[in-house]
Amino acid sequence: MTERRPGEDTFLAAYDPTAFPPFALTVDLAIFTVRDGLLTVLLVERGDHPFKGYWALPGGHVAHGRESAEQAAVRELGEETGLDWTTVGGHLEQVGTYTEPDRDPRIRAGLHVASVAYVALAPNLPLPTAGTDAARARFWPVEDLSLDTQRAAWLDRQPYRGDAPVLAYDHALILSHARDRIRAKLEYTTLAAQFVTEPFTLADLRRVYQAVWGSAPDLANFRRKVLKTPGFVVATNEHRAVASDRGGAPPLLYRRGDAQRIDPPFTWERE
Amino acid sequence: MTERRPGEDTFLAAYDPTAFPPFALTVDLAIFTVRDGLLTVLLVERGDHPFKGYWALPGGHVAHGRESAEQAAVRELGEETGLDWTTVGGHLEQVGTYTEPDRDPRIRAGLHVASVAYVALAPNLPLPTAGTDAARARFWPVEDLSLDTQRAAWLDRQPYRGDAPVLAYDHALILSHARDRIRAKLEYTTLAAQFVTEPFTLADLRRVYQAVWGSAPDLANFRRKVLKTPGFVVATNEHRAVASDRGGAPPLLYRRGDAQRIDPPFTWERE
DNA sequence: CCGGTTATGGTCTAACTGACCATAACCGGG
DNA sequence: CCCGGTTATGGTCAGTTAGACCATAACCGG
Repeated sequence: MTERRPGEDTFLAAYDPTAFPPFALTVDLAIFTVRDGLLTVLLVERGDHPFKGYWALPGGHVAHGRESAEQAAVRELGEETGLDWTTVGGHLEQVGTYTEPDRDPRIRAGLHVASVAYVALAPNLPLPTAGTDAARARFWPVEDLSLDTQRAAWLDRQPYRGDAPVLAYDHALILSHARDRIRAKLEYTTLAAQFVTEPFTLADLRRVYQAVWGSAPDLANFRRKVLKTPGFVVATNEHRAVASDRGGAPPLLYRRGDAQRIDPPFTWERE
Repeated sequence: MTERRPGEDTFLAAYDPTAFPPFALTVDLAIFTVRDGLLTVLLVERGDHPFKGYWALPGGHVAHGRESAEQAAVRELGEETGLDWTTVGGHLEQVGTYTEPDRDPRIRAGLHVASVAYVALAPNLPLPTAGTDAARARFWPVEDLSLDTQRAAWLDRQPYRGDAPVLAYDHALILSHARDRIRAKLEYTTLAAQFVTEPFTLADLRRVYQAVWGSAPDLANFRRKVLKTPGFVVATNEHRAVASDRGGAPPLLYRRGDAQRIDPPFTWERE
């Protein structure tokens, strides 16, 4: 998109880029992974103002004129997880953009901060080493954050409510949107396979639904649906050795297929 | 979100808002309506650089510190259509944010422009009077814009290809995403009812699917599904008078129900 | 009254879901 | 080496739904 249009060069030569008050553009990341059967999200503890001492979604500023928000998200993803996201091949998707003037207190210093939120997910991410600009980082089970009541907790002006963190900025809202997006997409896409390491069993895959939704379809019916959806999973010819304390028949192992959508979508009874 | 956090006041007093290079934040609107059985979108012809003489999605700058992108979208919607959107009650939804540095040529003058795209839809919008900052405005059938090949047309540096406009900026991309969003939502939400004026017939409602998708379910099966989805439509006890040149039985009239989702979703054969 | 047109309800079959069962395969322990 | 516990896997069966299609009713203008 770098081609000139007739008359644009003279226009640009006289253009004053300070004619509009400046915005700051940041990205925020909701990085999900499943650990011990629970949906967890990476949070970092802020070392600086604003919201010093609060936990927040990782993120940072978009480099002006040099990258898009998505490129910034990939860059931050690498900095926060220590992984090259392009080689990890995990899922990355824009959730939405948050622009309320008072969502960042720096509006009182004249800075209007807009943030583009992304959701990323990958299997078995390593425990993060402290990020470049974050004091601490860890994965929190999403259900422990009680996102629905964070607004009330916010008003207490305390960074914790009991053991659970009160998220900085509007990150509780962003995170609830990100989780809702993931939930919805499990129903009609093959996204669940992005949460498990290859090779995986169908029970592993079903546990993703259990973690994200709190319930999952009947195992036998789940298998039937997954196996008859072309390209959802591809069978290997190997079985996983069964752990000595588990018992049971050794399950067949699968890999991710190339299908993107489940049509018709998954439906099952949620309690 | 205006409460102070401990220590923030001293931080803000010393904060330099010019520490980061400035972005501009705009909104772009894809305003859809169905006219004569075709999905159409409102475009405006730009009167100024950049892209003077090109057709573009309506939009404008977010007022710094005084409004959110969504509020700016509602404001622009009023300016472009002459309607108070809060009273119209039409659907408005964020599609995504576009931040490629070179999506706006003003990057060459040092201005990085990020744009939040929204999709709006309403029935039977009046033909627009010329907007405040647009030379001309009209609804274009989306299929005439051949969005898939706009990229090639873009390189010709001409504002038209045949009779069809070549859209400014990355608006062809935005528009294709907006259309895809609408298409997808027709399947699992009751959004189609937002496209018809009340009261409407089930054939009217089916014509929305025909316009947006190019095909629609069998009429009898369509009726069965709509009527057994609780809250999709509510029947009145009146029938529409049949036009003198049409013939046929007078159809029963319906109004929008309060249901939001169609579960399980609509599916039908597309050619 | 008639042919054309639309609305509306119905039938029939194939496919799918949810619930559930049976068996096989593997474990460690008696 | 059999046994109960556990998991994997394939199957059954009834109820529901979608797709294709038909029949009839209701209205038009001629």
